[in-house]
Amino acid sequence: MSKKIQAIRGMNDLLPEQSPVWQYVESCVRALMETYGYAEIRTPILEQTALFARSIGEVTDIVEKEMYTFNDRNGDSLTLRPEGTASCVRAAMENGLLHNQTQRLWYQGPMFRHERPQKGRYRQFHQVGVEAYGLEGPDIDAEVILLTARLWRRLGLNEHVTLELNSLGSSAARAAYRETLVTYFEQHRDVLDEDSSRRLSTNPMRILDSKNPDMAPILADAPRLMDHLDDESREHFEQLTTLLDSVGIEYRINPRLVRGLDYYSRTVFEWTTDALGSQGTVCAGGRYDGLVEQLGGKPTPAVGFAMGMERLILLLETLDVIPDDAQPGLDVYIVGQGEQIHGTTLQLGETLRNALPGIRLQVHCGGGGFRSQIKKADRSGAQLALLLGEEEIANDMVTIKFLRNDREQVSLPQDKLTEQLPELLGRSF
RNA sequence: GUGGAUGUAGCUCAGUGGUAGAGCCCCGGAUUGUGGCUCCGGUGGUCGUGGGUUCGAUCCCCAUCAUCCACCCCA
Repeated sequence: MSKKIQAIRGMNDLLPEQSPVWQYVESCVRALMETYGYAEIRTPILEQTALFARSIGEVTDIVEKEMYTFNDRNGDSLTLRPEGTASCVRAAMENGLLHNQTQRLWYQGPMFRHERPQKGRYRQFHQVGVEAYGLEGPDIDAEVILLTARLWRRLGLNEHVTLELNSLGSSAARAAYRETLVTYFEQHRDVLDEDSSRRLSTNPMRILDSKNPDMAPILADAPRLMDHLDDESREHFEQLTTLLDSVGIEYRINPRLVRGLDYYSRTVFEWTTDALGSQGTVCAGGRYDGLVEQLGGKPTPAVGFAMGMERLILLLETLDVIPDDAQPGLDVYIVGQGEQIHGTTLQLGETLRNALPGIRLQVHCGGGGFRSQIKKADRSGAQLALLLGEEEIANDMVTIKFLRNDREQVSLPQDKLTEQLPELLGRSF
């Protein structure tokens, strides 16, 4: 048994090498949300356990065996959020955001599920989500789908993800269909595999999702959800597909698409890819018109989605579509050596940052010879090295060495530096 | 929770029943003030952990932990 202290299983450190990619995606997301006028909401990572039990569903895997739940010091049962929607609804209700008004919100942050880690699935993972409240028409469904589609375009993923669409109907229609389905499968109990038999009592609609080829014949003849929709849901769905057609969004209607969380109703959708192995769902969402009421609020229509950051970034890396400028890099690296150097390099660094606030500059620390300092300047990725040695200091000069081309190094007076640097670097500050 | 694979240097990996090696990285030197290319040298390992077999285990056996992949489930 190892005594080494290490990270919790399935909870990863995000290392310096990785953070630029995350920041790139995060900034794309933020800009996108602003484009559509969605406002960010931030909620606590911990909630009362009952919030998730009531919203996600008591008998779902998430609630039954995947939540990080523990007792607070006063005995309250608390849970690390396994998803964002429940917290969002709670916060919106609690702060009066749903009182007689509509809301378009987004959130971003870590979620926690105690699952076995694998590719694209971790115990602490990060989601970006959108929630729109108070709008019942299919136009808002179309809008959130358009929003995701625009993100794929901006990230360069649009050729690599496909939209799957379905409707679960109203909760009443869904419940009725569920009964029909259970009856059907009970008549064929002998051909159900182990997983499906278990689902019959937990989540019968999931049986339709079975990957077991032996199940294909019985699934093909199963009653179809689409044939059991209530009229309103059918109309809603037809309008949605018409809207998507009119704005040029391609989709595939997948009658077997079922969402895992109990609160979904009517529209459900998923963006999937085949480039990520078995965890191919990058983004998923739909309507949950009954959720607000279920959590004690007034009946409020709602639609939203969540996407997995790890999966998104994995996909970007797999497809090699991360732009080079996602890496920040350095403009200038200041090197200094000699008896008289003292604080000169640090001073010069501050002077330049004062004059050129956007400059990306690092001052060499830790001493060493010119040779090793310049080697570090090179490896820092900086465009220029500024050299301050005894000669330069004696004459108030500085030597500029070009690290990325063969241009001859030049020396100039230190007080000319701030006016020369923008030109030498080919950018303004 | 179930199944399979894998744990040797910071990283990628060789290797053998007689207590370990390469490449990359890092540091120093060739160049006492000049990076990239080259050459030379150096730092760095409880061979995941614990137990068993053995004269002797990094290697064989068992357990355990971790990682990866798949199932389940989900973003």
